[in-house]
Amino acid sequence: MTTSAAPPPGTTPSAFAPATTEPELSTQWDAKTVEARWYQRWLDAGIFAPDMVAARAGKKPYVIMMPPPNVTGSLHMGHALFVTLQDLLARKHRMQGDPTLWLPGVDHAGIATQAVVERELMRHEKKTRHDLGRAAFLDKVWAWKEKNGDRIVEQLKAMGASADWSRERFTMDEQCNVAVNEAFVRLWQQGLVYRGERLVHWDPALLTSLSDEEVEHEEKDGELWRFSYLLKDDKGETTDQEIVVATTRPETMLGDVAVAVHPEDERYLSMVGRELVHPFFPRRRVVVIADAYVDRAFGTGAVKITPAHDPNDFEMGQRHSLPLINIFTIDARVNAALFAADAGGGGGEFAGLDRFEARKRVKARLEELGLTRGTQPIKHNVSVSQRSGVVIEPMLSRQFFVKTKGFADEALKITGSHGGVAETRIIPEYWQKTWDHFMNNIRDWNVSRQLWWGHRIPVFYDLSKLDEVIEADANRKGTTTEALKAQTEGLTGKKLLEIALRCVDDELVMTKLALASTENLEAKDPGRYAQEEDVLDTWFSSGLWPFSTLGWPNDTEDLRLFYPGSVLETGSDILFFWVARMVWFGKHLMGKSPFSDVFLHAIVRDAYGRKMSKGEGNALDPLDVINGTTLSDLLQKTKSYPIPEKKIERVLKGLEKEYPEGIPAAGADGLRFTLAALSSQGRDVKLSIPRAAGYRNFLNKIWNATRFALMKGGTGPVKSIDATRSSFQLADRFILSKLQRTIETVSMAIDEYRFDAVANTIYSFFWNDFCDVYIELSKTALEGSDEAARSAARTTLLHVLDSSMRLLHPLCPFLTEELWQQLPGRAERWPGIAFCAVAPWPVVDAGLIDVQAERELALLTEAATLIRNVRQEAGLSPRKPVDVDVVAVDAVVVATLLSVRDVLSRFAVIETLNIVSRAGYTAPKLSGATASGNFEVVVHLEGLIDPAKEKGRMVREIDRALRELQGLQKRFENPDFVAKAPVDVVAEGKANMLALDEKLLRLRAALKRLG
RNA sequence: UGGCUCGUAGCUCAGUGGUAGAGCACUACCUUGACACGGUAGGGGUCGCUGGUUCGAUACCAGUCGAGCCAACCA
Repeated sequence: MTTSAAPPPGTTPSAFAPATTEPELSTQWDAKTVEARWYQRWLDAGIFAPDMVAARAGKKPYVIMMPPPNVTGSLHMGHALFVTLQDLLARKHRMQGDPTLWLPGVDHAGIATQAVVERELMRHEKKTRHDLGRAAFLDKVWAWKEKNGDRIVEQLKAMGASADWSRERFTMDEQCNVAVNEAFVRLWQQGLVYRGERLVHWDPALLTSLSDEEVEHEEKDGELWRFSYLLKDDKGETTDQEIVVATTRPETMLGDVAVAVHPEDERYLSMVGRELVHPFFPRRRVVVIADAYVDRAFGTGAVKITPAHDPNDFEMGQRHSLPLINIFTIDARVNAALFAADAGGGGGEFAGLDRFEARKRVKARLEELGLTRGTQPIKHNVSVSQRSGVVIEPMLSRQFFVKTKGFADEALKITGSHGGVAETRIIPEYWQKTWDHFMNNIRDWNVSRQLWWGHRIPVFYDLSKLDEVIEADANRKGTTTEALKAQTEGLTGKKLLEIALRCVDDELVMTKLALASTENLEAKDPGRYAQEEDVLDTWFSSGLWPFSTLGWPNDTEDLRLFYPGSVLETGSDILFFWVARMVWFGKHLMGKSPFSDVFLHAIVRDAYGRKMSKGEGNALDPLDVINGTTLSDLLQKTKSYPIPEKKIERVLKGLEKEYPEGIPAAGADGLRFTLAALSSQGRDVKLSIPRAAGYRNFLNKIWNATRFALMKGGTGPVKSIDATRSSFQLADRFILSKLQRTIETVSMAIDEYRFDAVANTIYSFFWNDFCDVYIELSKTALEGSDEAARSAARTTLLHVLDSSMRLLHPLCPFLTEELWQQLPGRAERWPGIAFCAVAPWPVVDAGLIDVQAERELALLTEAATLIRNVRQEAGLSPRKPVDVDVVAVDAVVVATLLSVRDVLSRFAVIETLNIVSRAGYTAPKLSGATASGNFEVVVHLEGLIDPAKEKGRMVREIDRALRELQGLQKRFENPDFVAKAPVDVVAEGKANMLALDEKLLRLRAALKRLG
């Protein structure tokens, strides 16, 4: 492409110097200006869309579905990590020429979004959603979504995400709605959906049920509190006999209908079957039952049973046909109706009390009645809503469930857990076990949510059948039901439906009253049909993501080309929420698992390994790492987080200590590089800011290395590698060889999801091999008079930079694009290719691998290091040239070093360099010396050093070599070692020993010379 | 209670059946014409502990201690 295009708004023209004129790179890389420059250009060029021509021609596409972030959320470290990794994969494959689709989108996040909007509504208008009504409230949510929905997308773009935004989807857009309805109706027709009255996890703050996965368990200190029930005699009179129960939730005794004991527990055997006196509800029947579930050793061995508010009690209630007494309203207050229905007793005083308040009052009242029997502290798990943080109340309610057994069995097969070839691989592998465990213990999925924001369940109740169903239900039960009563009182339509849905048998409702339909029957015939009020769990629509986004249920080209996908990359924390659902639905509705690989990245934690959480005050905002921030801004921001009072002081102190200088700007590229470097498999990502600063420095190093090439690399046309091959010097051969190894390692590391290896390999190649060694050596050639050597260095510099930029591009797209564009000869080298982002992925040129060059260069750097060592230990200025004798152990080493004599002289700042063989060599009187197995280095130091100091250094070095030698000797003393160890290991040991011998010999001689 | 992961340099982490590496931090010297967000050299670890397998274990096995995560019906 030409570089004469006008710079995009917001950038300075000087930053847009055409590559053909004098480069104008500043001495420091500035992420902000570089990163502002490229994204829009990539978008305008349309390079993020898959190559449809290739795809249609049958080239295997590479497809990643982006995990859709919450529409009203903002960028957090988890997003930063997934963008980094997925973008890396997508960009690499795009460069490889695969038709690459990275499909982005956002999720409506039912509960989270509704909760936010409800909170706003309360804060600004002091209204609840019920004050507004469903339609008006939903308008508010949509408005909120429109206002805040783009923020996260903008942030993803700022991170460099090369997703195909032309295919962006929202889980509640029309296409996804169609898919959701279609999927639900199909499941319904296949008998995989049922309606049931179950004990569900109820969130009393958000007023909805939750799935098993949305509940977390926290260990808390509680008390095991005891009280007694008095037994009745056979005439129903109260006796003074009692049975003591232990409970952590005394308030639930308001719903007690039994006390259970173990059937073989002799203490209670005589009491089984007898009735008990409920202190507040004298007319309620409470019996002693025997059930093997009871643990005789725990508590008193007698358990109070509240079937409507405890999952175990519920099951026991089913086994013993106990009644269910719901004692709470939906916001977990004691239901006043309880007392009306069970008239004649006390207890009205509890009506309307919050459950925790009720606990106190129940305890106090039982105390007054003389029924308390002591207490003991206990550690127990409390179920907490992941959404609101409120303690879950197990509540009886009617919900739609999806049968999961069949899905789970398929899911086990797909990952190869039932033997056979896995259709989908889970990486890292150890997650497989967790997957199996989950699938083997799965319970049916509660898909109803008592929310308004979401996909309204496409179930319609036929009002014309209502009367018939209510009567049939009453007949079946042989009693007058609530619904029948309402009916005779003249209630009709939706009002009557509401009551009927509470009491009519689910089976009747499912077969006679309800039907699932993709068509909105209520809209079509509102007189006859009423749609179910509840919405579907968010994960229902997310589960369809891999194909709803491609147009399913329609038979679209996208669907044919891009399903199933290649890899699903996401956080391990949503393996079950999301990945499992997608696998279930993908297999069931599409016949194929939606992806061949599942890569689970670790959770980003703070530098101490704690989960990043705003409530803990340790959540780092990715934008602060990208743009940098001052300490005071950081403190200010943290103060706005919901941190408990007592913690805030400590948290702020910690930040002051941690980031006294604030956070330096690492840029999106810097953050990406850091996250990749830290994300090794099987470990959490502990984000360390000093490390991010270190990688930021690395990117600056790249910037300056390129600057060097542009400034000192010479001018004129750039020759190809092939045209230059014959004039390559040792250094050229060395770096080109190392480059091939780097290309190979990096390519492999990406394919194996070893992102830390990707970053570290490039890092050490570029900094250690290219900058520290090659660039330094190239200076001799570039400044020298040998035209061929100069031209070779130019070719090599630019070739290595060009390859390095392409190699690093998937990880640091902005920086590499910027620099790649500046490289001379780019247009000739890559005709028709406008961006690094679409330049070919580097491939290994085996012809450039040069073991000899690597070995020879190692000799050179070894010599240089030894010389510098002596010089520095002697306290000489690094710039002061010295006279050096290198006494080589054999002729090969002599020849090698002679061939790089000039380079070595410059590298080690040498005035006169003598490279000789040992024969006939006599060392000068006063010299500093050191040695390796290959040569001795003698630095002439007459009048320059303190012999005593030099002697000390030598003694230390001899010591070290001696210790190493002794270790080796010990191994060889063991006859088994020589006999059993592999030959190459033995040979290597022998060679090392010889080298150490040689080294020691030289060092001792040198020491002797010093006197 | 069960399962999983992790204990390696001051910190954050790689690593391999053959006697340990990186980055940051530290010490000394260097404002050298790519880069002080830099250069050169250096110091620093009995690889959590105890056994076992092996010629050889930081690595494999068992146990143990510690940290964390996940899943759980002991009220």
